[in-house]
Amino acid sequence: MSKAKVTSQQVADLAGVSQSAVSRVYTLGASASKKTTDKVHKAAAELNYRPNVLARAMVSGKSRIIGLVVAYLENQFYPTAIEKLSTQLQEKGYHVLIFMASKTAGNIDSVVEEILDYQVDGIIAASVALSSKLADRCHAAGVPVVLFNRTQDDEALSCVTSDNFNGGVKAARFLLAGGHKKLGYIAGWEGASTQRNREFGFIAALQQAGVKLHAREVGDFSMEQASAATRRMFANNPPDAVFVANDHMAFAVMDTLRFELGFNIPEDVSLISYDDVPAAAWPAYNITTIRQRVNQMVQETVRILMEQIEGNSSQSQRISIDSPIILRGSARIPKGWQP
Amino acid sequence: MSKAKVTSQQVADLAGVSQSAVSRVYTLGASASKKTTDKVHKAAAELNYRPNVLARAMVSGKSRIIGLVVAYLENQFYPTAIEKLSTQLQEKGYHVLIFMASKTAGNIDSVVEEILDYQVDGIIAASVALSSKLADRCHAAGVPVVLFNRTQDDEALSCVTSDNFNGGVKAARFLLAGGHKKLGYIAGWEGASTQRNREFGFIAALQQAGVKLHAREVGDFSMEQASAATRRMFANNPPDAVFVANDHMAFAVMDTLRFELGFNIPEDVSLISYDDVPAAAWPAYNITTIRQRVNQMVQETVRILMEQIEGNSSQSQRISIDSPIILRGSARIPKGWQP
DNA sequence: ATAATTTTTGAATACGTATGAAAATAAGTT
DNA sequence: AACTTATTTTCATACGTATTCAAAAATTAT
Repeated sequence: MSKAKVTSQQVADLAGVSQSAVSRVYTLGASASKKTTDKVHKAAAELNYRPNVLARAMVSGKSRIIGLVVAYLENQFYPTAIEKLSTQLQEKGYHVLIFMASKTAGNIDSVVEEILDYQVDGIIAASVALSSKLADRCHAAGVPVVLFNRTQDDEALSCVTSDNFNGGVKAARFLLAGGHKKLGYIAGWEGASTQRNREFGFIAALQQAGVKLHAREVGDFSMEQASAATRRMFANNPPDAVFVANDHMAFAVMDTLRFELGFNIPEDVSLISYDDVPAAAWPAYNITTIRQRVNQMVQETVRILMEQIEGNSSQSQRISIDSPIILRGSARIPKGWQP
Repeated sequence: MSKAKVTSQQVADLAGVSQSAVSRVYTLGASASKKTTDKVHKAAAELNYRPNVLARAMVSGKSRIIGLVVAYLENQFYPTAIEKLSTQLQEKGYHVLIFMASKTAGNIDSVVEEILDYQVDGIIAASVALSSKLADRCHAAGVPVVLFNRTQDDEALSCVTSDNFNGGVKAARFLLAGGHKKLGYIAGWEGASTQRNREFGFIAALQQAGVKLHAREVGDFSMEQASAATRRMFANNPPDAVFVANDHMAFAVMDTLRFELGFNIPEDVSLISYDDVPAAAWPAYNITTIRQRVNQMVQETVRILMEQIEGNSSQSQRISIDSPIILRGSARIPKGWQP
């Protein structure tokens, strides 16, 4: 176990220059003559030198690390988002330090404290809420926070979501246009803003049409709970259409309807959900769903972070991205449907 | 943007002790009297002090960061593994810095260089191979590397995999016992050791039974390619059973067989695959598959890393974990089947 | 050729913590 | 009380880099 750490000093010695010269060569926007730059590069290559990011972070105060808190990795939406987030941040010279948070709100605080210990330049909280105490703490430390796929009242926090309310509206209008009369809703975890806004939009559109919700059950964003919710909802007087708060639960709902309760989709019951994760398009499910534009969400998240980190703008932003409906086979398509 | 960094010196001043006293209070196994410990804790609480992990890393040489390289996040196997890896490492006071590698081997080297820049204490390479040059570099830097779900000849690298060869053997025996005569194989990316070993095992068991492979196509671990492979394989003289190198491709194979080519599973063709990701158990697929014991794989990976980091044992290890067959509905079950 | 200006360089210092050596205090022995 | 031993505390330094300031070198202007 040879710990052969090569330092800028060693490179400097070999190149016959000072340590600061070496540092300058590796610091963007610092002046160094072509001659010394060459000498340094040559010596560095010979010794396999690479700057120590941690030491650099100490003096510059910038770690180029972004902390990412995440909870629901079984839901395909998040791996997809993480991949894109990580890739885009990598391109900008940042890297992602992952922190798993159990769904229980309690320990999220301690997780965020740990993140701060690493002197991260920013935090992305995906699908989790921050206590206002911790939000203050981040603010005090000058660490920008972006909520990904969640909103929160705290004005100091930026957030990036779909336009979940209008997504809910679209789902309702689509099902109503399809001639459905008895509409059911399977809710996600009720603490989640995404869940609430999708439901609000759905209900608002129903009300506007003079229809009231036929049935409602809670699936908590879990497949098991969604299955149980489905059984309860379809035991008596089943709906002829159901809106499920996300795709992840919709897989369980469809499976339960088809293989356990013997319903045909979309003949007996139409199903529509939210997210458009890759598996929603797989022929076995082929779900009509409201798409979250992950690419745009990621892009906005990265943009906000970069602005706050590099531009020192501490102005928080609240981004809401349009969510189009993706027509597939799980819900009857209204005749002559125009979005 | 107030950058209120609280340092150990400030805590020391408030508590009326020296900076080193504060440091000792937060350093496991350092001596400090109860009196000063109390004073320091009180002052620290008042100022919201938490030790700076980066500064600590500088002097101790231990960053408590583990670099994780990963490529295939669409395949549910990896998010599952990442979640467990991250959680277990968190419990031990380590955290995971994520690096996305495109599948192309070329840039993996540069990714690993970036990882080393962060002075990580260890590296987990999930589903990617390291060039021997880079492996040497890690070794020289004293950074232990564990390959997760891949093997490589390099003796200096530890690796944790399933017993893929025997998994392949089990798949073959099971299909043969089911009375299948024409066996097909849909391969993953041929550069992957897991792919190769699964195939070797499968073929070896066939040979032992005096049967030769009826058809073979390459799916490259991608759903699109797997669909294409399926079309080619079933165009003429289709097999009556097919072994797919992983679940992720198997979803596409099943969908193509059922919805595009009109085959019934398992009546017309039996299908078996590898991994047992959560979706393999979903009723719409209900795939008979060889399970990778993710929990054990993760546990071994973490154990090896900890031994090498904390025990300073530079002894590399090669772990191969038994892979049981999970019976479901996608393949005919032989009468009176005993594993 | 000399002065004025710009560019490049090196010495010194700071970032926040851990730690070995030395000094100070406490505890135990005779 | 005097001395030995054990414990705790402080001092000083190191980790590897970026950066300020002043000095030196190179360039341009006169």
